[in-house]
Order: sequence, then C-alpha cells, then structure tokens
Amino acid sequence: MEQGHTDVTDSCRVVAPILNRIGDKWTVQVVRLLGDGPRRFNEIKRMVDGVSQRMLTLTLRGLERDGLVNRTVFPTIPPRVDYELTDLGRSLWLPVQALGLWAYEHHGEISRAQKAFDKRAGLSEEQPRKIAAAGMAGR
Amino acid sequence: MEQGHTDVTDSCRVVAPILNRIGDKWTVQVVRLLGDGPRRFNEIKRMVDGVSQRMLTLTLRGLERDGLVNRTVFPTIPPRVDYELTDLGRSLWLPVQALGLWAYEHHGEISRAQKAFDKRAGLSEEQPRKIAAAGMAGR
DNA sequence: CGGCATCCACCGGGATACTG
DNA sequence: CAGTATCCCGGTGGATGCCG
Repeated sequence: MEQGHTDVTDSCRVVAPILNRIGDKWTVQVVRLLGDGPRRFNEIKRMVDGVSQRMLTLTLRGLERDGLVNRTVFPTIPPRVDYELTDLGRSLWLPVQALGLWAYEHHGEISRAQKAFDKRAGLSEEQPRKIAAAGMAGR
Repeated sequence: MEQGHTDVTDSCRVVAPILNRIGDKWTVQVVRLLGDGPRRFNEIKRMVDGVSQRMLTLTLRGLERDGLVNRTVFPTIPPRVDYELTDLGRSLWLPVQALGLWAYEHHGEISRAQKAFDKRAGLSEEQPRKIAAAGMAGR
C-alpha cells in the first residue's frame, strides 16, 4: 500500500464498507470458525449459535462474493457443501484476530465504562461529564 | 442457547458487539479523525462528509459511553464541545488501523472478486462455482 | 442436506424542526 | 454552536414453507 497518503477520509471511504461487511452480525464468527479449517453448512450453523439459515446463507454468499471463502459442492445425495477460507480470507483473519484480541483484552474496561456512564445518566440528567473552565476555550 | 464448543465462539461473542460498534456507519471515521487530535462537534461534522448531526451525536455518545472518547464542555457562549480519544480509544485505534490497512491493500482484490462473482451470477443462473467429484465427500 | 422465497417485525439512520 | 425531539422510510434479519 502507498504510505503517506494523506487524507483520513480517503482511506476511510475504502475501509468503511469493508468494516461493514466484517462487522455485520455473523461474518466475524464465521471467518474465525473457518480459520480453523473447512466446514459444511449445517456444521457452521450448529457452531454459530443463534444464526438463522437465511442469514448464514447470506453471510457465506457475501464472503464468497468478496473472494474470502471458497464454496465447494459435492453432488452427492444428500448434498454436501463445504466452505473454507481462501488465501485472501486467511489474510483477513489476522487483523480480525488482532481486533478480537483487543476486544477480549478491553471488554472489561468497556463494560465498566458503560456502567459508569449509564449510572451518571440514570442518577441525574444534569450530571456534568467534564466541565472545562470558561476562558480556556481558545486553542 | 448452546455452548460447550471451542474457545472460538467464546471470544467471538465478546468480539461481535465491539465489531458492531466499530463497524457501524460512522465510528471508524470518527475514531480515525480523532486519532489526529481533539476536535469540536461541527468540526467533525464538516470533516465526516455525509453524516447527519443526529448520527454524529449518537456515534459520539456511544464512543463516550464505551470510554473511548472524552467529551469536554466549555460553558461559553456560544457553547463549545471538544471530543478526544481516551487512552482506551487510542489503543483501539491501532488494530483498527491494521484492519484499515488490510482493507486498503486488498480492496482491489475484493472488488475484482465481486465483479467476477456478479458476472458468473449474471451470465448463467446455474453456473457451477466449484464442483468436487462425488465420492470424496467422506472425511 | 442445503438451499431459496416469502412475509413481517424491528431499528438504523436521514430530514426536519425546535431548544439552551 | 451543540445539541434534543419527531417523523418516516428502507434495509436487516427472524420465522416459516417449499424444492432439488
């Protein structure tokens, strides 16, 4: 990638839609699951608890469309379909892992911050979050 | 609700909601923007093009609630409010950067994969994606 | 078994107007 | 300037049923 580019919004416009894919309700779990090796449809469905088969289908289609997973059909009876990460998918898996690690390390802090925030908001509608002295507004 | 799987789904359940925050429509852009230094409300609104003031408010509130940004009110007239990343917010910024880097590096591959996929889907409804020989389905 | 199609509830998010 | 409040639309995603 070209370093030294400059505009924040520029790369953000590229990142945003991808983060939207990644960050949707099921993609991450599926990617992490498949990072472990190829799985078939109902296998995934069982492991990703709570997912409807509709959403799992859509998720896998999206991943396939993005070139992140390979879909392999075995024309047997009953039919069998395997999904596995492509090289691209595996390369995605790494930064996702990093983010997952961050989430895992900090979700305690986050939920504490949330509870503190909710407490402030709940006890008093007019609780000062952080008040700066007037006059130091100039930068 | 089931459990007792590998540790994959475990950490995923922690990651998913956070990725949901990060991956929502505006959070990343705001975080990256604030990674550059503190900004005031309308300053952010101007830089993040397309965001409504409602969504910007909600986004910043969410980030504040998660302990990722500090909100500082200057009780001046006209009022002024600064937003800046907390230490936690800055620590998040790194893996987000990594994911952004990945997106930036691979969005070409992705859009190519998407076009190829759409072409396959468009030309023929019954285009075989990848067919494995029957008989090798056993694992 | 692995889908796709349909219907429908919910809520994310935009536009607009009003307040301190 | 920095919000809050209200309305409303479209997309996301769950439930169900049918099909190869």
